[in-house]
Amino acid sequence: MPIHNREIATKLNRLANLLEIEGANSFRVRAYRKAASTVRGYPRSMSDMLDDGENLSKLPNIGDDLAEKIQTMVMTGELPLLQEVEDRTPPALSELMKIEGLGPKRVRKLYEELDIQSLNDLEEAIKAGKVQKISGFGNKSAEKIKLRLEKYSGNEQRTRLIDAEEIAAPLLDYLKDAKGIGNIIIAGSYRRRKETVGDLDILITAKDSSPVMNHFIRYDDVEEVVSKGETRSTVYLRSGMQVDVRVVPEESYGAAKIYFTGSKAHNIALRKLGTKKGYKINEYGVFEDNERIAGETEESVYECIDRKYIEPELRENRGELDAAADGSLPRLITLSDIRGNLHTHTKASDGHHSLKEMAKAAEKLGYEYLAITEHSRSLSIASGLDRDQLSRHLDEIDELNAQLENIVLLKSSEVDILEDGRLDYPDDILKKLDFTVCAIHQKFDLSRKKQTERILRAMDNPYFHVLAHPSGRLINERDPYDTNLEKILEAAKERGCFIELNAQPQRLDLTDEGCKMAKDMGVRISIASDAHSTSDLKHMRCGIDQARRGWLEVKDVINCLPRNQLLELFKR
DNA sequence: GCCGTTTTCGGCCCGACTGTTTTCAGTCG
Repeated sequence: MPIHNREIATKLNRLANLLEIEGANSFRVRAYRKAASTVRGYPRSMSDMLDDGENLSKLPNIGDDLAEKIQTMVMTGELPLLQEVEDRTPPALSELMKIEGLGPKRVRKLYEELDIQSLNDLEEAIKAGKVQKISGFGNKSAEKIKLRLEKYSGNEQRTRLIDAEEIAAPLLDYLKDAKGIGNIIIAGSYRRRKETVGDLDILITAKDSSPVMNHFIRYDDVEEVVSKGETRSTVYLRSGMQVDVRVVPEESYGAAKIYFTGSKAHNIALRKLGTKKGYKINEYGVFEDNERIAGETEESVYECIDRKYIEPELRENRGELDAAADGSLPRLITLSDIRGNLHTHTKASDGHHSLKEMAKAAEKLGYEYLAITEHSRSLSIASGLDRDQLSRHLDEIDELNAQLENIVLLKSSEVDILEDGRLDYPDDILKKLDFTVCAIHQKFDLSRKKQTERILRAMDNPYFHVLAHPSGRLINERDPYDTNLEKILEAAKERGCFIELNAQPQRLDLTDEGCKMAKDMGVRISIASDAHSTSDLKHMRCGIDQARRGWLEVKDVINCLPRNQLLELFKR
């Protein structure tokens, strides 16, 4: 069973935590964390790369030493240095660091002075009044830790972007009523449109910050005020969401937007470029010899380091700073570039609205075409259509098309890919369709090799066109099934197939990195809402967010094409 | 431990807030 990138990353992070508690060189600790982050976000699996004979030390933040450690993990599943460290430092201390307010120094102190090795030990010690007696801790610290312990569940998750939007919207409205407020924007990963967000970073400009901060902490939904200062305040909302509000003067708005939008990796790279030119870049502006030379707008900051403006979605230090230097930044796709939707359901299978209702709703969005993709016969749980039902369904589409003026319904099906890689309908049925959207809905637990081969075999069928939700993951609910994405993309390129970016906010599958990988390999994408109701059609915008993070442009997305050109693509 | 258009050695982001101090360490983002 090959080890996953996320397991490698988890081990490296745990090692970093324990070494930090032991007081190891902080830059070495940081190096392990940076490497963990590289591995976690990398679209190809370390295991596959080693199989292909590639040198891992080419990856950013991974040198000879870590390349070797990763190779050992891939081959044996173990990291010897981690085991060594765990022999002398209790492994659970790593978890104690997850409690807010506890960093390496304090965890070490708790261990050395009170022999606290676990969350349980810590709880007992606080109850017994021992913690507040250690120097450096006091009653307030003990109280805070106690509160955090009560709320800590161990499986804290980031919030899906669409859920974060629901939390953010009323708060933003409320904050706008604060006295003397200038600009207001939600920065952070929310502005970068990342699929999940950890907290909300709200940036505000105002001459006087006090009224803004006082207004903020009086928000109805605030459960706890963590800190409150002149430029920064932090609260927890009842939903558990952490919200940071930062107030800066008007002239620093651009620099602060960059700073608080991140990502961290983008900012560090950007500041390094500044340093090289003799500037200091921080949240207040760009400084040359303590004189502010830019910062009012984001453009002015990028200009100082000879870069064009970079869209927030691209700010992940994945090559955007180089692209902004040589003029090769992508012109990112927008919602209005979309001409149709290639994956939708109606009442005929597991959708909630009729053909006509879906067609009218899509027409209202200005689409030229809408593909109806009911489930195929094996998926009885979603009322999949048998061959006669599908046949009648196609007739209905023909009849409705004769009445529709501004939109055309495309005849399709979300065809199951069976365990052996066959498609769920015979060819004589498939050929009646304009194109197919093929997907895996069962047998998620096949080995990586078998799952990949299953998909490749399916692609051999000349009626295979689009691979829908290619990993099957549901954010925060279900892990992706195990496949070799690179091999799938290679096969898609060879055979003239396409990959779906499923725009359902809990799917968003492909990932952003996956989109970029597909683009770089020359495989085009269908961004489709997989709508099961008329209102689901608007989830297209979630797919656009993800696509922009994956550097996609109009030319990379097949449903930006007019209908006749699109249908040409499906002639394999 | 990583990295390099000043460097193969010597850097590695840095400002804000809190609590416990009595001038600052620890933590966080």
